[in-house]
Amino acid sequence: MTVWDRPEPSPRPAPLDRERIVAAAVALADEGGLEAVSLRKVAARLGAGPMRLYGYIATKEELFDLMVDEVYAEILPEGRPGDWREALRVLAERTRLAALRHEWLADLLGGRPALGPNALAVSEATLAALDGLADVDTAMRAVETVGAYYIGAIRREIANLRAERATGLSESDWQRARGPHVTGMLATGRFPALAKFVHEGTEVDAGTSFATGLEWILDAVAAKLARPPA
Amino acid sequence: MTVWDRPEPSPRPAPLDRERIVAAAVALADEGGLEAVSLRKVAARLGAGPMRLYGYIATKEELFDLMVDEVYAEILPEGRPGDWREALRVLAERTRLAALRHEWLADLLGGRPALGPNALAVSEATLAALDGLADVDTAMRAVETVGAYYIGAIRREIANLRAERATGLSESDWQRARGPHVTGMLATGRFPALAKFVHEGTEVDAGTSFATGLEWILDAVAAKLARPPA
DNA sequence: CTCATGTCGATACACTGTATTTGCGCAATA
DNA sequence: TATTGCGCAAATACAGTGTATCGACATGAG
Repeated sequence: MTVWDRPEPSPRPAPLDRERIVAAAVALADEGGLEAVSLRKVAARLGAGPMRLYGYIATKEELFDLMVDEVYAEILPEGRPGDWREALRVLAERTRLAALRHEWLADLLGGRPALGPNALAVSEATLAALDGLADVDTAMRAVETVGAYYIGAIRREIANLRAERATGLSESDWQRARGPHVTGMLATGRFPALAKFVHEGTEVDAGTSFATGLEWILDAVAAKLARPPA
Repeated sequence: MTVWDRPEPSPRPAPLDRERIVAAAVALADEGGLEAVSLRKVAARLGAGPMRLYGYIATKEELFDLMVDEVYAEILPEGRPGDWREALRVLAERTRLAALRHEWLADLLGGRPALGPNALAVSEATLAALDGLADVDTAMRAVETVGAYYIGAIRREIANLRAERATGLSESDWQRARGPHVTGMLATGRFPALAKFVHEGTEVDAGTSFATGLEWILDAVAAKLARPPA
């Protein structure tokens, strides 16, 4: 070996901290989904060996937790909300938009308790908007109910989106989007009610359907907040 | 080799069909969670080589879909429901109970469209209970809203359950269950509203909290069904 | 009896998360 | 200055994964 083909004077191990690791993992997941995130690839993107990461994270699960909390930073609203209803609505909508930017979030949402600093900040802001409006238990139930709704709704929306993408970008028409298998099932006549809904139902875009269900639930919450439980 | 140490006269490859494969996979998942399901282990439990499975399923994802549909068979209610409200409530509760029996279901619920025969039968039964009560779009929104709720709620319940199990079976008290990390965060005073809710909130068991939120949502649905949209 | 066929099992490959061992540069000491 | 120890980065190792490919064998047809 001569001086010419000698490797770079020194790979000079880049400093590397949790933030950079998480950022690399998020980038990888944004590009190729959660399954594209491997410790080797994350490390490679930072010019390091895989084992290097274990100085900053204990396990891959922990990395996922950190990724989720990173996104919670995007979810946290910047200004004070007008009232509790707007606070809950904005929380739901911002979470949805974050999931559309980072589809892998749908795979993780609700999968384990979100206890990172940003997630806690989001909880804090949300609960603050409900403070004093009702007893704590009712308020807690309100937050949890709305949260359950938008997590489920977001998961389904992303799942449908992927399914449509997989079955050749066909329009959101159920029948041909879901492939001939379901069409055949419906044609058997064993699912008359389902068939009726599929045929007579109007196509609505995911965003308004999300918002509509959300308003229903906010109405329900409003009713309970107005009239505290016995 | 003599006649003595010859292997069993013939391993006689067991017939093997989708049902047996799915049953083995479900058993494995019930025992050790989804991550304990590997094609090798499923095949081993059936006395076959891993590659044998590919004659019946195309991919591991498909096996997961079949597992989910298998559980939908348990979810399908046996009798006709009294009314739409009972139908939706029973659907939600039965799904929850199924997830408590098969915790791995929480990891899969909402992750991809459920289109197996049993899932379709459940949809059929549910939609049939709503038939004629409102225009199809409102009814569809009702089913989807309730579905989003219970999927999200079930996911969170199972996630909390696992977290409690992991942090040494401590009681459901937030503070010590969540470990000292969160306790420390709350002590910083940066999350006053959150701290207040944690301290003043009453402990309610998961089942009633699920049911309460569900009733709220059913109330909301009732209001919309009574008064079809403009 | 020979040959074709189709199915089952073994092998192979690329990859995963993580434990363990190795090597090297720097700091402090003699 | 020479040496020793130490801490950290890297390499290697391991047990496992999903799945493609290939080889053998058993069975049915001519």
